[in-house]
Amino acid sequence: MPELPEVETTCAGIRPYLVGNTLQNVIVRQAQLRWLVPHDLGRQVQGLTIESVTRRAKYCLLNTVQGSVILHLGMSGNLKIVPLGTVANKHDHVDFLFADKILRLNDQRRFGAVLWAKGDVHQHPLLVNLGLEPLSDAFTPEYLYPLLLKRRVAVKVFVMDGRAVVGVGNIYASEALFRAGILPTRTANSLTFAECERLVAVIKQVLQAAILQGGTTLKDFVNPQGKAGYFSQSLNVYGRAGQGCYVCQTSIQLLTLGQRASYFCPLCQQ
DNA sequence: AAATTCTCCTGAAGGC
DNA sequence: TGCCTTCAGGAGAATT
Repeated sequence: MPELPEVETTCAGIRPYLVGNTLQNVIVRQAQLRWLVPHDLGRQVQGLTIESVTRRAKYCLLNTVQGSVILHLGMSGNLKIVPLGTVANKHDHVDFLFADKILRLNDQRRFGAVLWAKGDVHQHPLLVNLGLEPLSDAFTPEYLYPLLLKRRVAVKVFVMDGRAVVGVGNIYASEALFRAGILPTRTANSLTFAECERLVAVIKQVLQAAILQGGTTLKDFVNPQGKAGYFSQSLNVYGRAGQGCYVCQTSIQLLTLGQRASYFCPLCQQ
């Protein structure tokens, strides 16, 4: 499923095909995604030129002088560039038509979103209250620690809650806490500053590593099969319940926190 | 306000 | 072989 690294890779993959190109129309085959795709989206964007393609949290933004198309991939979405006239397959819900190509959204489970934000997209309700980008210089232990102290939820739930830091999904939350040696069940306000420092460092580390691996799929981005298992070999705990920890051989444990599967090593994480 | 639970959807996996 | 049930997952909405 698309986590921040995959969204980053997706944005980078489509950017060179879109910047400087003008939207001709939008075809919506299935409007019922996470939210209804605006019925007048085609009319809104027609004639607008893509000035930049950026990412905020797990949103991919197609920016024009009038406003931005907000794209979210949910957990099964993907974007690709295909030639005009390419036959749509199952779950190909939305096409953005350009003069010589199509940007096509496929989303099996329809948890994704396609929205239009007039004006400054960062003022949109979905974006305006988001926390910091984990890979930004502003995301530091000094920033995070006071926020941790104010919350009593499990630290894993806190990390996945976009109010403090965005883009850390279920897989990377488990992986980051393993690398930081912190039990996912610890309350946010129980962390020491030193633990907060480790947490910030490993979040950056694990996301950066995954983006580098995502770069591999970038090459054949327009090729649908280029997406299999690109980070699975670097997972230490996620999906490994009952198997031995790579560090100490202790059996990896699984429990549910905030309705999410959480994996951890009971010996390496304290 | 903060924490918890519910919700959307599809396909894979497990049970019988 | 096949049908039925269960479950995962991003993140806003609803509820406690």
